[in-house]
Amino acid sequence: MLNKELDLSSKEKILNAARRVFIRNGSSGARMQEIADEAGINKALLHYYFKNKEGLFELVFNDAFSEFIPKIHSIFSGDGSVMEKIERYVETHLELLIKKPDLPLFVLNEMQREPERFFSGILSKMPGAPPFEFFLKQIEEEMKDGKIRMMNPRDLWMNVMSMTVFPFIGEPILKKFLIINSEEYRILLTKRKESIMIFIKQAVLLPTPNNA
Amino acid sequence: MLNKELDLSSKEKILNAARRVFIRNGSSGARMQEIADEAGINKALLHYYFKNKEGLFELVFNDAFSEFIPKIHSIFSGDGSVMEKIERYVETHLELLIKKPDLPLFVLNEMQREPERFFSGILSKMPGAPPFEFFLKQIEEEMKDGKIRMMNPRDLWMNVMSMTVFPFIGEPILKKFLIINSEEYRILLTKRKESIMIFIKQAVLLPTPNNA
DNA sequence: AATCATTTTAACCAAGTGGTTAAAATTTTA
DNA sequence: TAAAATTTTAACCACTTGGTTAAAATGATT
Repeated sequence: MLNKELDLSSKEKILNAARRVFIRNGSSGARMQEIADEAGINKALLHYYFKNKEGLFELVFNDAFSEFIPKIHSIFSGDGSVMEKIERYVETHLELLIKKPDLPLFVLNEMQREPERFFSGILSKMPGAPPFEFFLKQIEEEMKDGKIRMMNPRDLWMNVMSMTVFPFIGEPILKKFLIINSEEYRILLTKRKESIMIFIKQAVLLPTPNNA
Repeated sequence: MLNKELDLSSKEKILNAARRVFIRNGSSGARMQEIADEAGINKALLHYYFKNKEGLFELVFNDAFSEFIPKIHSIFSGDGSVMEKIERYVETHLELLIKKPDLPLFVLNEMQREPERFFSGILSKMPGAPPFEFFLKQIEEEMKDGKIRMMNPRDLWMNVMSMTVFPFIGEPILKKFLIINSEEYRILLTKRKESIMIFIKQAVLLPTPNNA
């Protein structure tokens, strides 16, 4: 248990501990005893509040999206140009990832292990129809209008999401390749938004024609 | 056991089965019985050839790099411009990933879980000193020479690796976002090399000054 | 036919797993 | 202080885990 959690309710302490242990060891590797230890309580109390490991996992897993999904939805169904939406996405996701850097590996793991569970959970949290189709069409239109370079819109999104998320998954190998320590890596991540946006704009933005 | 493995030796059948099961379930989730079943043999024979789960895992894990590491090393320590090296890296890595799409999630998982094991294994396979420092300096020089745009060389590499690897890790979420099925996703991946290279060149390549 | 390596069968073990329970102890609330 | 909610202790269970073993069966080599 972390010091700052001393005054939390046992329920919250358990949930926080469970998240850490699940992320650290995966769903199979996580031990109920370890969660109890990490929460600073005992195994009996664990079952006093939560019925079993599966249920606990479900809560932790869905909680990972409770903050993220609504924000994403509002960004892509709202107003704004393609580049503005991309910028707001990169900013929003990076902010979350810097706070919880262990999340994506954990999520992508369980997502690949049991995709159906994920999508039944994630879709129920969506306030309406997914706004991705609308966004893909918006990209195509801006291409026709000559605002951004012609390319497969799906490749564009792949690149955006890859550059945003991967640094939080591949930290060990990237640190090795870039020959930097954890502190330097952290600094790199804080400057990541600007770096990504410049890269993307350079790659896809066309100069606005001068109609003056 | 897969049909085409019928005539392999038991040792090989076990190793192949172990790789699949380890990738599917993670190191904790993998069961010796499941490996035996998948290999089409029994648990006793498993211990006849391999001493324990840990040893089996070590073999499978290190095997994942035996093909990759030497190629990477030769690319980045060899001749060629920055862009040529990037192109050869993207090509090489994509080729491997398309053959073994489950590998990166598995590897990055265990890498984050036990980084020291990974690097003690990976470094021993390196034919010499890692060529990454040389490559980073080469990037800086080409920037000074005005061949490629000024930016943090580490951000450049982060972007290259992210765009190459992430699509194989985030397939479930990307398929959802891009509103395509597995078949369409596979096709997207086969065209990925060109897409990535155009994107990168557009982002960082400066026009060669005409000295004629 | 005899020898050797390979493979199977079918047990077994100690240790750990998730899960449960009853009772007592403690803290909070009324 | 009495009642209620929370937490601990300590035991227990059925089941699965990785790992081992002895014996028989099978196959290949000579």
